[in-house]
Amino acid sequence: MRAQALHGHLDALLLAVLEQGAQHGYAIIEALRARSGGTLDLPTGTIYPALRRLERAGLVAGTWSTVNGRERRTYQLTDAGSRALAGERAGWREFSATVGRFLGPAEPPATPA
Amino acid sequence: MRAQALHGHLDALLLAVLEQGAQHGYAIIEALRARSGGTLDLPTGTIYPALRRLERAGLVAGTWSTVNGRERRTYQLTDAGSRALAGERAGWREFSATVGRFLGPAEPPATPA
DNA sequence: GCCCGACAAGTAGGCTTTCTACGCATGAGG
DNA sequence: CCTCATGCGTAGAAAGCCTACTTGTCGGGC
Repeated sequence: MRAQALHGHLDALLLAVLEQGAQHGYAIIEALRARSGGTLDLPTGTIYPALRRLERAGLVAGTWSTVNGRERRTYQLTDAGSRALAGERAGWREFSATVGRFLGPAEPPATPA
Repeated sequence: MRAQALHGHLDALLLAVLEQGAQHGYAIIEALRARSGGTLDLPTGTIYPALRRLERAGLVAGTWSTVNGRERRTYQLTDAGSRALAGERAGWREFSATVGRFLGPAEPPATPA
C-alpha cells in the first residue's frame, strides 16, 4: 500500500506502535510491516524524518544507546504523546466513520458469525 | 474535520457522491456536508479543482447548463469513473482495515454493555 | 437606485507531508 | 577485501489540499 494515502495518519501510526513500548526507528518499520501483514512497508526516508518531527513536537522522546557498537536512537512515548495518540484515535474514528459512510460502511466480507 | 486528512481519498468521495446521480459542484459540496452530518464542510477551492482533475482524468463528464440565468456545470460519472470508484472502495477498505489495526479496530468508545 | 447575501464557478499561491535517492558507519560471512 | 544486513540520517522533488480572491446572477431590504 502506498503510504502516500496515510497522509496525516502516519504520526498516529508511529505513536500507536510506540504505545506498546519504546523502540528504535528500524524496529518500528519492522513492527509496522509485521502488524500490517506486510501491507505497510515504509521506507526509512519516511520514518526517520517523521520521528524527528514527533520529537520536535514533544510527542516522543529519543535517547541514544549503543548496541553492538551500533548507535541506536530509541524513541519513547511522552505524556503529551499519549494524549496526542488518544486524540488521533478519536480523529481516526470520526474520519473512518465519515469516509466509510460514502465508500462503504467498512463492512468487510466479514464472515459475520 | 480537516479535509486535509482526506489526502488521496477526496476523489473517491466525489465519485461516490456522483454515483447517486449527476450533480453540480455546489450541490456536491452540500451533499457531502449533509451526508456526513456536517463533518465534511469542504471549501469550493477544494472541490472545483478536484472535479476538473477528475474530468481531465476521464472519470467524470461535465456539461454546462443554465438554470435561472446561472451557469451550472453538471458532472456525471463515466464508466471509467465507476470502475475507478470500485477500485477506490477496495483501496479504502484495505486502508481502513490496516490503519484500524493500529488505531483501534473501529471499536468506538461503545458503552460496552 | 443601491447594497448585501445566497448561489455558482473558478484561479493563484502557499503549506504540509511523503517519496526517491543517496551518504555514512559497523559487524559478520565468504 | 567485499558485500550484505543493520541502523541513522539528509536533500530535493512531487502530490494534494487550503486560504483568499475574482467574476457573475438573482432576490430582498432600505
